[in-house]
Amino acid sequence: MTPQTIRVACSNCNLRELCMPMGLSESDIGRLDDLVATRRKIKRGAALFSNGDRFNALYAIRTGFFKTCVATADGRDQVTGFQMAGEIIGLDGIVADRHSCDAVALEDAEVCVMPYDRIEELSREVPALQSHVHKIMSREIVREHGVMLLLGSMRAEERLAAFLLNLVQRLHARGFSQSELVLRMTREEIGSYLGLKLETVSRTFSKFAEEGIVEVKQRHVRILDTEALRAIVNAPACA
Amino acid sequence: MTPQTIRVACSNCNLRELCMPMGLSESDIGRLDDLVATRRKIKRGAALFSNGDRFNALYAIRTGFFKTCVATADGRDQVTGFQMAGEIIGLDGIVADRHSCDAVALEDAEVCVMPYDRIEELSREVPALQSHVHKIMSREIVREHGVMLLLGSMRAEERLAAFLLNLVQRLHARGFSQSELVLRMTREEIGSYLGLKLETVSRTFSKFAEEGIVEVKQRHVRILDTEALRAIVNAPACA
DNA sequence: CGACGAATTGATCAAATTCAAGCGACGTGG
DNA sequence: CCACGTCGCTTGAATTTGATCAATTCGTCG
Repeated sequence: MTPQTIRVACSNCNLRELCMPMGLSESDIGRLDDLVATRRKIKRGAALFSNGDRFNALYAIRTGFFKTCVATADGRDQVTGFQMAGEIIGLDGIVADRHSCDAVALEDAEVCVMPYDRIEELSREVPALQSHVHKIMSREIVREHGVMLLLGSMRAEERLAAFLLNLVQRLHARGFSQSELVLRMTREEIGSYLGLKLETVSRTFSKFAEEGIVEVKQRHVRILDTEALRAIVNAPACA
Repeated sequence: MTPQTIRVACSNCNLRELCMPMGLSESDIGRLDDLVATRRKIKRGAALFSNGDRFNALYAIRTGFFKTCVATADGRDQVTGFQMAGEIIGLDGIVADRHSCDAVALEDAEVCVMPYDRIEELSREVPALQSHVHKIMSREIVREHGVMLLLGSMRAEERLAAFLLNLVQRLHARGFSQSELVLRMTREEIGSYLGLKLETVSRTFSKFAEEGIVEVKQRHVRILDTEALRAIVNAPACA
């Protein structure tokens, strides 16, 4: 099997359960294979798409790790999310036919390119796909509600605890450890996502480490006390 | 024409251009009329839906003003948005078949109830509707990106300025003044949305008033210097 | 091995929160 | 129609949190 003959097919992709609808008939699954036009590799630090780019496809992440961010006129920017294998990015582009944020690979990555017109066409014919697309968008809306809650009403420790729990939970769903993780992003990027400065992120990591909740060695994090993190997130303000 | 005979029809609704797709054929418009099953009145302070409620419809606001909010386990809550006539609420419910936030009327309101299964069905047959639904969801995602930027990287004055500009712009699109508005929400609700305490909101209003940027009398706000507000939003941190 | 980017840590500072008091508008019931 | 009570808003003073400025240290990669 030479590279040329590799069939780009959802039907035998091990990530299918993450990005595709479940419980399809055999024939529908076959049709879904046509959704993915090509794959695309993105080098670490490169953008999959940028603010202002014409929108024409959604992307399913096969491997690698992304951040998405928006920027103000005056140069400040805000990380709006971190995305990993099996997640879909590009939804921001639908409304105005142009992307309104940047998607940057935090490590070498590969995505499945799903041309949007094909998604619309196919989801008219396959109700399960239609429903799935709606759910993906709704999920993103709900996720962002959670981030708003975090940014609007949590203190630094709560934000970082919530961030770690969320990351490790998503990694666990992909077969990784529940207690150990390697951060793909810098302190500054974490800070941007959490509405904190990088120094605050670093200090809060150190504080957690002192308290024996985590072990931190640069980007390697081992969670020693998940319950403590949960307690921090749900704490009624006072510790 | 007795009340019973009032036809609930999008085709002769003056808000149509806000909540329905444009450029439809006559026959498609006729089909869209079937989308709205009923209308529903909500008293000020009452919930259109609440966290945990079964999801079965999206709602187009006909009259009135809503807030949506999410809550933490420990009682804090976060306003995730304010919605006015012509806007669609309920998208959060699609992903899990249950609503994950509360929608509360800030004044007596009326909504068009659009059963979700009918939306899915009809949007399979009317591409313009399908596209419109996708755009509405994408727009909400992009709006929330903006809120994340606001919450994550703006100071109090910038947040309030951005909030006022956004409100007045949306009101203007509905035929209201560009410079005068009546707030439908309390300082506390504004604060929750902006990630600030009500005292900070009040102080910031006072500051703007002192500087001659706005005139504030309780919930009546008159914007005297729109450019100053814009400058505050785009200010590179230092004033 | 050296250099650069990333992370940690300390000291100081500013912004927003908290606590507290008082005012004003509005609605209800006498 | 007015008195009263409630809720929302404003303003002040003290406190807290996280930001800023600055100096090292750590790691990785030419």
